[in-house]
Amino acid sequence: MAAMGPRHRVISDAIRAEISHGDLPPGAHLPSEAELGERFAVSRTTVRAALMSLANEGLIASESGRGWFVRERQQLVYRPQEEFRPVPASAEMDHFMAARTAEGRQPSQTIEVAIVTPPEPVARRLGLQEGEPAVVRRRVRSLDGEPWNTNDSYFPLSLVDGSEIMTPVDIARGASQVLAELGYYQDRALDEVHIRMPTPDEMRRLALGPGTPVAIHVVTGYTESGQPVRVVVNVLPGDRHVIAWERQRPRPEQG
Amino acid sequence: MAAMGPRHRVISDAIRAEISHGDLPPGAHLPSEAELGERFAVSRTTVRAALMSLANEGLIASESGRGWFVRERQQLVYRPQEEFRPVPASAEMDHFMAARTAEGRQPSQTIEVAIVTPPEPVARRLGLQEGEPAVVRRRVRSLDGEPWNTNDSYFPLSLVDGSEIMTPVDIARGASQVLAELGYYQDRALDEVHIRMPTPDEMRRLALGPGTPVAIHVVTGYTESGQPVRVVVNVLPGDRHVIAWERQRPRPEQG
DNA sequence: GAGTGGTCTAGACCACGTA
DNA sequence: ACGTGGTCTAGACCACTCG
Repeated sequence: MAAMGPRHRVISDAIRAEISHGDLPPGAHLPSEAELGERFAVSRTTVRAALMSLANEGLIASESGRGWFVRERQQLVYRPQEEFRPVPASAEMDHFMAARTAEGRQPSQTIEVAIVTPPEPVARRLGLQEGEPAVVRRRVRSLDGEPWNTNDSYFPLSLVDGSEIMTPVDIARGASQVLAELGYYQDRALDEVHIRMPTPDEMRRLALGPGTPVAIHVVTGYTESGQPVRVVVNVLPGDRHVIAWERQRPRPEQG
Repeated sequence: MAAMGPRHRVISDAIRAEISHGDLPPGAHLPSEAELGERFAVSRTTVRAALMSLANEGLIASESGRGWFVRERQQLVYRPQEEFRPVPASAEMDHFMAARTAEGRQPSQTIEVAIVTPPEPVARRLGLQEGEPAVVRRRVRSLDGEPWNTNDSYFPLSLVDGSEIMTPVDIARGASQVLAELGYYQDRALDEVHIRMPTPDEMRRLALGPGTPVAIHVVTGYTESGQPVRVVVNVLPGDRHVIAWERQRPRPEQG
């Protein structure tokens, strides 16, 4: 016999096993809390502790009045390098939009422009003084009407004031191109990916269920002289994205 | 007045605000559940619902018999490209170990070699037949005695049988070098990063608290002819890693 | 209206850490 | 011994969904 531990643990282990063995496939309706209480001879509170635990692992989710369901995850490939190209693939859409359309999905986005005091991590990356303003272009990208990820681009206000970047519409030739025309060509970039649970704000904005972590992909763009000119913050729900890239022929003499 | 919602929500919002404002700094001891129950005039069950919610966001953690504490997160930079270099930085340590030592930390690792039927995603990437065996070199890397991440390298048994790869000790010149000597030079690689909550197994192996998501960094190495020769699965706890890389001078004429 | 999950209570017993 | 969190119970009322 294996060590049993607390009863809610026994229950969640049993259900998790049913899920991973495929007895409860994605989308399946779980037995009701009352029924599970009878099956395992425990109170409803204990059943709920087990279900909550599985929900926080991202395996199941509840719909009020309907029951508990095994989650289905549908992941799209996210290619970091596509998020930083000087020229977008088409005049009307950026790479995200173009790539998703090619996959037969119906992409859409909302764009919102604001002048803000950026959050501290962004201000630090942009080299802004305390309280110095920045322009943020906030986008929520959706697929078939469901929010998919967010993309917030920050620019120092002093660099882009009055330019096309401050208009809340899609910039056909790309924000990088506008920056270049203003004399700030992005020569290199630093990419960072942070992994954490979403804030309540992010959960609302992206309609995330419990147990859904996010990747925060932060790109800081610099000119050749080393001046930071742009910070892009992408929030990628883990159940909807796989980050992927390719590497060629590593050369031993390097590094 | 803002909409209040359920009481456990009000409590978790209040504590979350105290944490983000710095009134409860990292490491701080929260009031006891009983005390919070008095302060908010609710039962202990409701207090616990609020605390559990914060724990699942990764903000706080409990220590049995001691209380609840605000989590401290210490992140190290993880550079994906370092995980796939033909020659390690030194004879005794791989890149992870060398980089961490340079930072003044005390790295250590356990190595375990086994012949297994790999999990389906690994078998698929290696192009193995159903049930075909592979060699796995399992490593747990620790820093100052705490488990930090895991690194499991899978090789088709048919390629590496009898070679140095099957010895459970550090390979001074690197597994890539051994593969090359066997006639399988890794010419290119596909990198993937998946974001999800850890399995119970991973939680044990890495001593993870609740609300700690992981990044799964999977590297599939190919020879010039396109034959997959290695799959590396890195499990990176989100509270301990930032994935970072740099990009140079994107060229418009490309792709 | 019947069934589902969402919230909340009051109380109990246990295991653990600290003094 | 005492205070802490961990587990569990039995029961209640509510909001939501569906037939």
